[in-house]
Amino acid sequence: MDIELSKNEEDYLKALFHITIESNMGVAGTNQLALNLGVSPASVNGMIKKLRIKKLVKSERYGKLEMTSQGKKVAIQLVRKHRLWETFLYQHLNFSWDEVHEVAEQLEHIKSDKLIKQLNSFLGNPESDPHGDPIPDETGNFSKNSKKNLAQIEEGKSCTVVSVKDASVAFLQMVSKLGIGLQTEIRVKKYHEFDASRTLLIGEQEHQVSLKFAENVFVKELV
Amino acid sequence: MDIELSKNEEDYLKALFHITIESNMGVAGTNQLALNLGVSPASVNGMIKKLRIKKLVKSERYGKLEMTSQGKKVAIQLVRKHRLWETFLYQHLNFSWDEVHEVAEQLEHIKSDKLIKQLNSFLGNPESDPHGDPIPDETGNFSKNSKKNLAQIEEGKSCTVVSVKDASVAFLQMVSKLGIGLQTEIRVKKYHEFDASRTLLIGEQEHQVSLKFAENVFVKELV
DNA sequence: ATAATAAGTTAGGCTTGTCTAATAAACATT
DNA sequence: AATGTTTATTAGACAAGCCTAACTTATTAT
Repeated sequence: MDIELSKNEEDYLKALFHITIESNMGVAGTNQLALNLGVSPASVNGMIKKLRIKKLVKSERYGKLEMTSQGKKVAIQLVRKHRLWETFLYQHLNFSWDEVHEVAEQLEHIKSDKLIKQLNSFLGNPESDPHGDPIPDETGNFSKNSKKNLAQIEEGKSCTVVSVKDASVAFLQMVSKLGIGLQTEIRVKKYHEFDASRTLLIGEQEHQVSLKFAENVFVKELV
Repeated sequence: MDIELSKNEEDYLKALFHITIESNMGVAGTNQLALNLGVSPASVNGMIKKLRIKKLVKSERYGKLEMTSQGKKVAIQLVRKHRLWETFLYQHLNFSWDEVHEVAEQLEHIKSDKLIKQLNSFLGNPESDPHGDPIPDETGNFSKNSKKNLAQIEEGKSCTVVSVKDASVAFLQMVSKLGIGLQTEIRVKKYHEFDASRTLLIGEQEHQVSLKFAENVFVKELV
């Protein structure tokens, strides 16, 4: 069942997964993948050839890149490992939000089924990672995404900031002016029906922000 | 300060350290190292050349292999990482005594100072790993080895089995006949001065064993 | 329909780490 | 000291991944 894959083969599969499935449209080309991996198109080409032979990618010559279900399975397990490790680093080893990724990038390539199984139990079967992204279960099922934008948080509830939308300078300036950073805790104090704006409690300060602003801030709800 | 080392370079350094410092005599040759790593002498030669240039090995052509203090430092940090991970797997992820090594062998190559620092704190600054081998501290100091043989355990004290000496069939048969396995808990019930034999409590059973037998069973004392 | 551009592929090299086979130095033994 | 054996080194190949440069196929625009 388990195929022996090199770290690089795994990285290619994961990147392909992120481009095709997770992100936007269901297809990707040699160049996008190359760009994504910081590698030349020629290198991608060679690797795709290998992955095709291993039945993990099913595209044809000159066609768009597509993964087989086997390939997707492998990629999803990598995502699972990555996010479980991020959760561990964040919850138990005092890593901050933005430090977890780099180390998880290494840890996800450790090969041991038992390790992941036990890590998962140890963490109490978490459904999402510190960024609010969902952690697929052993069988590869993703639960509903718990990553929300600030506009989706109900009046009275609290949340922490996990990311902001790819943003204009103006937006980022506004963000920092309000004292919002990663992991900042925000309480939605009041929702104003009139213009869909919200009054937020950030630290000790209250600020009123527009719907548009709220939609560009991603948060993880606090339970 | 930190030099970029490949997984292989690290493996060579670690093996060299184990042969020269940890095990027996302070020197090793190309062949021993090759044997130890399951690799040809020619390969060792090439790698030693690289490590010499990086100032991690200081042997000269046709001389015995010797590490620089830098090299030792790197190797000791690898040992530290390995043993911390083993401890983690054993204590928190329900790995058994004999399963930890293989996975730790992978985990020790993860590059992150913070990870190790935090892992160490998380584990409560352990002094020895599940095999009873000492864990060097950040500065590379080994505390006294807590790995003892059964003959060194005082009357009345308890311990768990962590390994047995490279052994004859006769000895191993005796071991298993007494119901001794890895992690078996043993209580030294009585020491008999007359012939230096001991009465052990193994599970519910009492057994009397010779000094020679006791010296061949390695244990970790229970505190 | 044809020319221009974009995207994908191939060819040929470089690096790291491996191997086997051949050679050179060091050590042992007489 | 001469010889033989063991140990270390070199030379030449191979595989995995990477690169650049050149080429082919597909797409788009006139």
